[in-house]
Amino acid sequence: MVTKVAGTIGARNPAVVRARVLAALGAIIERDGLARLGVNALAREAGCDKVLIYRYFGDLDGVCREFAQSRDFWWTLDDLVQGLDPAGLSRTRALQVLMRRHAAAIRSRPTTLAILAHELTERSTLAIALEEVRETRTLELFAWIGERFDLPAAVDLPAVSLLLGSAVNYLAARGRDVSVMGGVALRSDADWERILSAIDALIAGVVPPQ
Amino acid sequence: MVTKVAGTIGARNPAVVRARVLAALGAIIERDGLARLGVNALAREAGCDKVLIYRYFGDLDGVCREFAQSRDFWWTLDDLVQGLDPAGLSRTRALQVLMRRHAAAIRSRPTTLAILAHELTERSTLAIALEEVRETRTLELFAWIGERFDLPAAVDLPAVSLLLGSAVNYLAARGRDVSVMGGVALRSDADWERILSAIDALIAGVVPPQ
DNA sequence: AACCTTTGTCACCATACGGTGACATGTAGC
DNA sequence: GCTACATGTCACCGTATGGTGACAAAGGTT
Repeated sequence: MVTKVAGTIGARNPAVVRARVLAALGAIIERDGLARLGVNALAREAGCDKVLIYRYFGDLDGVCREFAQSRDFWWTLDDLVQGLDPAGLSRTRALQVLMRRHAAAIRSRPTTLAILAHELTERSTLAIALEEVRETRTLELFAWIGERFDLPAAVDLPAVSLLLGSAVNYLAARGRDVSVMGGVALRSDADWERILSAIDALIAGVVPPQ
Repeated sequence: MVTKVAGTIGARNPAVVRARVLAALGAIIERDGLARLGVNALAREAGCDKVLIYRYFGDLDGVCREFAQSRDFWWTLDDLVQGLDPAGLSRTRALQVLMRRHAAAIRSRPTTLAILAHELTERSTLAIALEEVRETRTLELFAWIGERFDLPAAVDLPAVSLLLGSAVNYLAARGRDVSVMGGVALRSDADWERILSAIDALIAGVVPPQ
């Protein structure tokens, strides 16, 4: 009897520990990046013994898999097209709005930005999860656009989207720790307005209002 | 006398060892990426004792500094504008050609691609070196363009360049280990022609021939 | 009460890392 | 010849990592 020495954090409740581990994973990714993620660091952050991680999740990859399922790394189609009336918008304006919403959605997800940054270096579990959701959502969006607007055959929509989307992803990830690039600031929303305006112009140039 | 046991690689020639270390650094970066770079790995790759690295370069960072000076991570202005006749080209075509040359120059430099990928994660010595040369060369190029073409005031050239350049950098880095993205292939030069054509169209849309 | 399972803790292993001190070896100057 | 120095080799330290086995406490079941 007696003792009850150690300050058990989970108080014999595995669900609490699991939740803490998952939360800690997010915290580490956002603060230090995926490169500094490890079982030891994760256990430290979660305030639990690393043995529990192995017991509950198998290994670090198991934690990542579960983490990926518990979060939405990407916008949904509804996020992007919500309240958007195809009849009241020119196709040009519609594409511009979609691109702006994409940028806003990405920039507001620090975890996603960290994964985007890391996937250029290593093909981790989280990178693969992000890749999958991104591909499916992108296809959904393309389908949605294709059903509502007809685009000039001359414009290669996938290629243009890939280009502008890549630029947004790259600059959003880069803007986390660099404030200015090529004479263009990346930090504040006001800075981003300049970039988004340029995107507007590029879209307007390549797909004129019908 | 006698013995001459160990297979001394540098044969008492520090210059040889130094050169081998620098070459090994490039090899590791291109093959494994900056994340897997370390003193031990570097010594292994160079086939020398790691003590020599500390003696000759101070530390790993010293090797990187010297490596950065010994290589050109970026195009020079001359690389890009060589043989380009401002009088014979529309401003549209000129910008398109410059962008294509930029892409070709980046894609042909595996070390640069590895650093570009890594700088999203960590601000390493090599990333800083790359950043500096990139900024200065970009300014040079902007000046060159400004002296020879007049651009519509409506178009924000820095922002547009940043956007398209970022996309090219991102896709080039990404194309190293992923073959298709958003339905667009990234591997071969033929795949890239599709991307470059889209860039042509975007440029043509935003800055019409004078 | 006695038992069994779950939960949490601790000690330990092998490995790799960055970094340093001590020593053997060859070469140049005198 | 001898000394002095630059060069190369090896052994070692402290620390961190991923991973595992053994054990103490708490509950529930019978």
